[in-house]
Amino acid sequence: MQEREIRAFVTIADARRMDRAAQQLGYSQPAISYQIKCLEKSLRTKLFERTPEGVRLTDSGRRMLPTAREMLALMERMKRISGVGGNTGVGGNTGIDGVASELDHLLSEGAGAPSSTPR
Amino acid sequence: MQEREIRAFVTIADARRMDRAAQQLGYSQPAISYQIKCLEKSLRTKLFERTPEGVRLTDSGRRMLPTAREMLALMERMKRISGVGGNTGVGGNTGIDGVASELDHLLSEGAGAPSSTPR
DNA sequence: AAACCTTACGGCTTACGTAAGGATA
DNA sequence: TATCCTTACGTAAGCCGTAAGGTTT
Repeated sequence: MQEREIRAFVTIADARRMDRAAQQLGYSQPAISYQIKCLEKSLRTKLFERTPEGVRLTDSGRRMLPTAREMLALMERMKRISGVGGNTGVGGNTGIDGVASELDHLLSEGAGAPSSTPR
Repeated sequence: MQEREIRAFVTIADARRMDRAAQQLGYSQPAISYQIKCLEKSLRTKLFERTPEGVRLTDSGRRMLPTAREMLALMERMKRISGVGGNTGVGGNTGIDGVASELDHLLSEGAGAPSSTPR
């Protein structure tokens, strides 16, 4: 279970289309398909039903979505605590700092998107 | 950020030794060292201080540990909902409730630990 | 044909185990 | 020397983009 898979899951669920989610995340569409396939394999459950208009959550997928969202929030919190969220951090990071902001699920970026962000 | 890295983090923190944690998780000891190194890199923070007797949590590591435990709990819940985590959960186990840390590094199997399956 | 997902394939990257190295006591 | 972590290195597996294939409308 990996961060990018969870993020793909939630993004697809919101967009109801893989190609759009792929675009949002900066991946090719087959890459997103692959990520979901991996997640479905590791959970041994089908998360989406594929339709010609996009995808639709299965019953299992619908049950897991809230947990997936919580997971994303926790990961963001962890990054925020560590100081990763939003700071480029050129060098000399001692790791001892007083980061204690308590924002919530803003700012998904940081180390997420891989490359080629056409905007 | 990957499941195995979080699991390694928590297990090491509990064992206070990498070699023991590696044993518990079914990895070689360098593999665990590598996993933590990856997590530290992705968080841009040192999580442990290495000592000849084992390891000791840094300040950052100590701050992140509770969140890491919650993350593990969420992953276990997700597996449980999907039917991977030992419980088949046919009935109405919807699992929609607040975050609750439960047990941590019990039951790594299912799709997690490589066990004694080298390449 | 258009829209959207999946499969196939080649290539770069990651992850692991074994072996060797380094540091502390 | 004993203990425990890290580095080096070779190999297997993973991940992604491009290209080609399905399926429904």
